[in-house]
Amino acid sequence: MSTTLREMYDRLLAHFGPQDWWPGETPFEVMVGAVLTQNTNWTNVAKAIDALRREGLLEPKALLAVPFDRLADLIRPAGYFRVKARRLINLLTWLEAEFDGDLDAMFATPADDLRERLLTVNGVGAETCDSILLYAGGIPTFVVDAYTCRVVVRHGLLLPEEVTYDEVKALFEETLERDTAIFNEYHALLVAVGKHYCRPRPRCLTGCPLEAMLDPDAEVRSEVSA
DNA sequence: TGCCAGGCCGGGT
DNA sequence: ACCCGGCATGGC
Repeated sequence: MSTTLREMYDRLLAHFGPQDWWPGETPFEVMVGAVLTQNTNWTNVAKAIDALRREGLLEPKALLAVPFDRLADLIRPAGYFRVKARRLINLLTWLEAEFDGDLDAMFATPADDLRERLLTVNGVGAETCDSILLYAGGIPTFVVDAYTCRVVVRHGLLLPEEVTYDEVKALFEETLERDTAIFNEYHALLVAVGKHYCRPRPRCLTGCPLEAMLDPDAEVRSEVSA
């Protein structure tokens, strides 16, 4: 079973090819995207980021200077726009206070310490935090999302009752080599397979590269939980 | 048309 | 310690 995650990775990579994540030209843009994409389709997020780019606001001090109402309006297409405007301001205020708005200084902080401190920001939960660390900072920490949990349960790697963020994260981090490139690609591949074959309702398996690895019992159990 | 999307928080048990 | 409602737009 310890080889299962590696086999899944190989199959996914062979089927989908490299995903080339995360879309974003700078670490700051990636960090902003991490907040905007919370429970939201990326195509909507891209519209919001484009609007910020047009206004020249994709750098910390410039974005922090934008009033709440205007920021909310600019990111409207990303949905939850008032919530996300507040969360972005929380994050930027923290970045300014702790690191003078300097992302390089932020990522120079030891990873465990940085993760803990990022999680204190209201609006930055575990997945958003890890996405920032991995995709903006190149720090080898595994990102878990709803797709990851579904895949893990449907393959019988964890029981539904133990599928918490930290449990799933630990499974990957303790099984795989701690490597930024692998963690980056693996999360992206899980999203790819999830979008096509592991959505909540359609449950289409035809052509799924992981179909042969499915645990039938887990398939039933996952209907109850995830 | 309803369902879904790369979550997270706050308040109530 | 869980459980649940709220948050909101756009695509299929």
